[in-house]
Amino acid sequence: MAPMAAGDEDVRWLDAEEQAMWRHLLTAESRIEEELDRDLQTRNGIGLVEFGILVALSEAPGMRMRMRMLADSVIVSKSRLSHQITRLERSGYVRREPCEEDRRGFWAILTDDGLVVLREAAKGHVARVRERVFDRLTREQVRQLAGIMRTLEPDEAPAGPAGH
Amino acid sequence: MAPMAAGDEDVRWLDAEEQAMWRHLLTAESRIEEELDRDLQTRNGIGLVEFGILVALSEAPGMRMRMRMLADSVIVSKSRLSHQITRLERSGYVRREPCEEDRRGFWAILTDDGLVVLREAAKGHVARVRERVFDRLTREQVRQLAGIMRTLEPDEAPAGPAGH
DNA sequence: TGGAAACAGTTGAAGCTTAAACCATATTTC
DNA sequence: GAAATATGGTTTAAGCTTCAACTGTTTCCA
Repeated sequence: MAPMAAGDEDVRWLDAEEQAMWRHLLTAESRIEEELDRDLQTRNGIGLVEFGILVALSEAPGMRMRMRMLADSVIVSKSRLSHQITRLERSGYVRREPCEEDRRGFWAILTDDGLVVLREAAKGHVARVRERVFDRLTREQVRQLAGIMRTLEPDEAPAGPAGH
Repeated sequence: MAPMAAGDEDVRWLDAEEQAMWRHLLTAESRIEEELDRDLQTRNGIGLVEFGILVALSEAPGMRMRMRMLADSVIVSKSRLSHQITRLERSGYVRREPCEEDRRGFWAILTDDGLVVLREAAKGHVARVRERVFDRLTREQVRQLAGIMRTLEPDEAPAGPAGH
C-alpha cells in the first residue's frame, strides 16, 4: 500500500453520483443559509449567527453562558464571538458580567430586550425554515437527513490508526 | 383560514425530531465547511470560494466565463465576485479580458498558473472531502442525500398561490 | 429615432471576520 | 510554592464582504 503522504498522487476522484450529490449539497446549503440570513436581517435586524447566539443564551440556565462555551456552542472563534457580543451589547440585547468563580471569565447574559427580539425573530424564522426546508421533504427524508447529519457532525476522524 | 400576514401569530414550531435534525444539519455543515476551507487555505493559499471559482472556470469552454454567469454559478454577489477576481488576478491565477460581443461585459479567464494551483489543490481537497464526508456514509445514504439536496436546491417557492 | 429602463460590471466606504499578540488568572509540575 | 504552562477573553490591524452609488452599454418600446 502506498505511503499516505499529504499531497499523495493516486487520488480517488468522486464518481458521477458523488459529484452530483456534493454539488447539490453545496449549492442548496449556501442558498438556504443566504435566504434565511437575509430574511432575519431585513425583518429583525440580526443575522443568523446573532440569532444563534440569542437562542443559545435563551436556552441556558439563567439565560447566561460563559463566552467560551457560547463560542463552542455556536461554532465561532473566541475572537469573533467577542466582537459579536460587543455589538449585541451595543444593541442592548446582551450584556456582559464578570464571573465570580473564575475571574478570567465573563458571562454573556440575555437582556429583556434581547428576549423580546428573539421571540419576535423566532416566529418568522421558523416559518421560513418550514417553507424552505421541512415543507419540501417527507417525514422519511427528514429522518434520513437527521441520521446522515448526525454521523457527519463530529470533526474527529472516524478512527485513529492503531488505536492504543 | 387565517390571513397569511408576514408576522403571523400561530406558529408551527419544530417538533423534537425536526429540531434535532435542523441542529445537526447546521452544525455539521458549518464544521465541514470550516475544515475544508482551512485545509485549502493552509495547504494551497486559497479559500473554498476561490477554489469554486477556479473549478467553474476550468470546466467552462475556453476556461473562461462572463462575470455574471460565474457569479451565479458560485453563488456570490456581483460585487463580491468582482473583488475576488481582482485578488485572483493579483495572484496571477485569473485574468480579465473585455468581451467583444457585449461591450459591457468581461471574461474571467483561468491562467496557466491558475490551472496548476487548481490541479494541486483539487488533489488534497477531494481527499479531504472523502474522509470527511463520503467515507462516513453508505452508498444508500449518499443517494438519499442527493435526492434531498436536489429538492432543496432551488430558491423558488414550491408553488405560487392560485397559479394563473 | 429617441428616450426610458434594464443589464454588466466596478468602486469606495463601512462593517464584519480573522489572525496574532496580548493581559490576567488558573492549573500543573517539580 | 514558584516557575512554567494552559486557559478565558480582549484587542488591534489587516483582509474580506456588503451596500449603495455609479459608469457605460444594450434593450425595449412608443
